[in-house]
Amino acid sequence: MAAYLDELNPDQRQAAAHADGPVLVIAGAGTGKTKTLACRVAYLIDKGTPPDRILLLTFTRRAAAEMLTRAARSAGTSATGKVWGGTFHAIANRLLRTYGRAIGLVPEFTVIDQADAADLMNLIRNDLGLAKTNRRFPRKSTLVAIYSRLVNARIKLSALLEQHYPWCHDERDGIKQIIEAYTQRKRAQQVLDYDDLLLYWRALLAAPVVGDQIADRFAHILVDEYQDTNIIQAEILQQMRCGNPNLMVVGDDAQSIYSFRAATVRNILDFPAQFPGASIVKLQQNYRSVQPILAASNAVMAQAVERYTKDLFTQRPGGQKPTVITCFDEAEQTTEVCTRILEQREAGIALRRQAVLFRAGHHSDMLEVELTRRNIPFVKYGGLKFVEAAHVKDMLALLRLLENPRDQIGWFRVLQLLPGIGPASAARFLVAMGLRDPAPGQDALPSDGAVPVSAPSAAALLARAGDIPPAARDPFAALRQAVGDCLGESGLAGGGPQESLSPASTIERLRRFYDPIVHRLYENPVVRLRDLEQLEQIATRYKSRSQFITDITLDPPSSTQDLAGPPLLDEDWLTLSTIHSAKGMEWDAVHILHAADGMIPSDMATGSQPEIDEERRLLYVAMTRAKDFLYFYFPLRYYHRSRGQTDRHSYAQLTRFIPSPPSPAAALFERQSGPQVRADEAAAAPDCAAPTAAKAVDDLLKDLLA
DNA sequence: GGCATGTGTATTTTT
DNA sequence: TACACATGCC
Repeated sequence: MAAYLDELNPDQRQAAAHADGPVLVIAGAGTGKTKTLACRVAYLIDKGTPPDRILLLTFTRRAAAEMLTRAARSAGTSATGKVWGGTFHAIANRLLRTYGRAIGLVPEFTVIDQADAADLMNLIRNDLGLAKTNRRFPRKSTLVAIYSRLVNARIKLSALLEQHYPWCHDERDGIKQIIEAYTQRKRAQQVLDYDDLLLYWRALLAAPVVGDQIADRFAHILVDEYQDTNIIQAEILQQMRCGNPNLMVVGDDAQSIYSFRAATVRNILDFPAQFPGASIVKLQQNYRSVQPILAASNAVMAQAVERYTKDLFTQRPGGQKPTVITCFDEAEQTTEVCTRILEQREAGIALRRQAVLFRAGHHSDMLEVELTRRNIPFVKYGGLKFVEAAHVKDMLALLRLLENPRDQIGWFRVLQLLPGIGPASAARFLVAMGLRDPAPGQDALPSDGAVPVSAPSAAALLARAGDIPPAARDPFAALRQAVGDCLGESGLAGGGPQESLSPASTIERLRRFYDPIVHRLYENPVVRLRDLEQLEQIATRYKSRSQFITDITLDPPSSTQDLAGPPLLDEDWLTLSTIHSAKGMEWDAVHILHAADGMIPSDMATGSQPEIDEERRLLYVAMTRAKDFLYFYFPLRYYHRSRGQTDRHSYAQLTRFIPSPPSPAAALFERQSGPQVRADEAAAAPDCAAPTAAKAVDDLLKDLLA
């Protein structure tokens, strides 16, 4: 037997060395799932499966990279580099670039993110005149959310609105119209949103010849985090394995935390029914956490209304109970967490082996300020992202246009950067460039599914844009020049195309064009320009412009660290992360902020029992990241933001998921208070007051009854 | 039609 | 707080 299989426990080995056929691996938190999957890949290659016939679908690119690195180490080969690894979306992109023509996609299609999708929705809403008439019409981001859930959950619009967006139900017709136009326009523009990547992959599989070709391409399919996949993804897997039974899915129903993305735990529960003949392997030995942490985590899950059976056990002896620290307010929470982090570092746990986790991106705002003040280095995952900043979006829109000149969302954004050009002029230009019919809402390119013929380049299109407002003339010329330079078309028309610039040089060239615009339009231009230098830095790793744009859209830099590049080896830094982004990670010490009702569970998610259960699983995920030490911080007071410096505040309750004293499970948690809370308690009415009062009442009664 | 200014508001999680 | 939307001036 191969040496790496010896390092696995019997269950893990059974999974890694499974023969053919479908397998469901139920892998509880910390049960060595990554290791098992990595060994599985190594095993398959050892047994003669060509690496490029293995498909490894993961939740993030980081997860795929880690597994393949580990597989390479186990198998002692670098051939794992040829394994197709990545997210569903990234793999869809890769397949569609190659085979997309079969279903009407040109290979230069561009991928838009949620914000771009929202902008397109907005354009359509205006074109259809739906923005004006109704005051309560859903916002653009809501429209995107509705559309996304509609296709990912495969649920009828009416039912969807009733269930999740009851206040939008009256606008059903308008929403329907917008979604139809949205679909049509994307197709005419050869633009795909995130959901389209999945929809088109599915469509590709249903296409006559190509479908079988793709399904036959892979001998083994492995899927990680299966509890967080949705119906479309399950359908894709069904079709991917026609004639090929070798599918392994790995997941944990107790860690399902993406229902807002239409993920459904049914996928994992129904797997045996959907894939007849499936074997089931359960990994239940936890190698991560000490017993008290595991016991507390299990207790949190035990209260779930709907729960699934699993018995996690650990052989890690000793360890201390998780500690709940009651704080006076958020400020005290901040100092308390800093204190404990530094204490732990003194005790030998480097910052790198500690993490601070929270429900929402902004929950760490105050902490970030304090860490900066104290010179404690950190990186933050999740929350607001680099690519959501206006200036980065501007630059990416420019890049997309070079790639796909039909992209109207890009044009609409870029044209309005020029002085004197607003929405109306931009729309006029689109007509002049032949991208859009004069009648509002109609795109000029075919939308019937036929593969469009090649479109003129962005530079050629700019040459067609009729009359230009005087104020915009020079900037417009500058844009033309910049675009021409990037495409290698700046020579006079008719001259053969020269080399187009590399991704990094392209950004460098566009930055020169963009520099005055940033100064004119935005605050702190210097900071923003520095961001674009960072973007250029990232681009140096790429040879292909298309690859760069797609990567940055599908896998945006999610932390400050990603932007700064690999840190120096001897550097030590703390991790801050949303709980969602902490999936699959582990640290020696974990600090959970805002363990208060209203934060976890979020006030936005207490409407129904399933929502509350998901919040509970979220807390469970956070807790099970910890190996040795786990701390909850619970601020008693939350101040309301209002004008003036009022100190109006309300009192919070400890999160309902942590058991309180009447329950025996409360004993699984240690309780402490911050200094201000202790001072308060000491200053409060002394304990003798109650007996004294009682005595007075008793005396009175005694007197009356006498 | 563009743009600056003012007012109101809603506020999670991510590919 | 930051963003979306309304208003009023050039």
